[in-house]
Amino acid sequence: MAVITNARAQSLSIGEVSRETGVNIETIRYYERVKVLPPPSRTQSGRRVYGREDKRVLTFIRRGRELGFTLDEIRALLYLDAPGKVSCAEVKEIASAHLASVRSKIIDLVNLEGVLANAVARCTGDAAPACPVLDILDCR
Amino acid sequence: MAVITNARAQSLSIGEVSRETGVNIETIRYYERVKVLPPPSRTQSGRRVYGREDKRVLTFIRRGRELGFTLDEIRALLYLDAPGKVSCAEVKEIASAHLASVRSKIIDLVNLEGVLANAVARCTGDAAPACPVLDILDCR
DNA sequence: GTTGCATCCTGTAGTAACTACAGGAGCAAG
DNA sequence: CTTGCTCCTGTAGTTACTACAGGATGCAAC
Repeated sequence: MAVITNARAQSLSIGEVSRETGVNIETIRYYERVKVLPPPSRTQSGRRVYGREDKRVLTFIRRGRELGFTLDEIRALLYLDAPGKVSCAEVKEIASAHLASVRSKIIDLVNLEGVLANAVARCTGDAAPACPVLDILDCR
Repeated sequence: MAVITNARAQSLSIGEVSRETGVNIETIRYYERVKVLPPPSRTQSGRRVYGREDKRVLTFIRRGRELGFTLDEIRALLYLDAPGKVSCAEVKEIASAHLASVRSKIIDLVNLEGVLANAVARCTGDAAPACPVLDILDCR
């Protein structure tokens, strides 16, 4: 019965899904182990078989990681999305918190960049008695 | 002979040097284990005793970490500084490489911030059928 | 039908830079 | 002499992977 549907629901080996999603094979197995990716079905000999939905989830995870979400956050996002469509407000909360932490990281890095750029600019590259780069690190 | 000098070279317990440098006790022992901080002298009962120079090095490490240098980079900086004052050019090289990586991290984060801020702004917080936050993560 | 290679499996250990115990000993004050 | 603080070593946990080791399977060519 479900034969035609099954035929359309492409089945991929771990190597194939890895190539198609850009997620490393070892990483896919790791995601399964830490329960961010549900365990796929298996062939009789025990090889993993992935379908369309697995690929979608894996791509979701990859995008999330690229955007700097932790696996915990991604898990939360996935499970919010899954059972009964919990609430968009919760999604917004996770994303807002993440946005705030990104912004504070940017501020830190920009400060840091100023300090470093200044020291490097003042550095002659000669063996001067006082190196400006070492100076900013040194206790004062 | 060196009695007067020793008297001036204050000796601190690990707890004291921790308080004065702001580096956690466990972290100090860790730095010793991974050879970024030289092993200090000990009391007869085996407790670590730190001097003025140790404190200076520890502060250097802390500043370096705050500025995002890795322990490997800091070790290099310390050893460049130490044996025969190698060359300021090498210091400049390490710092410049680090500056470049800081700049590229800033660019990544600013991009990310734009994407996230946009999604969060478009999110109503209601249980909408299509959540803009989940959409940017989802495969398209 | 077997040889050979690619791919897959599990399980463990390594990475960076710590942090957090467990279990024991030293030390100073009351 | 007991209480409580600090210290000691050594090991294991954290995050998000990556890298094996050692073995099984699948498939194609000869």
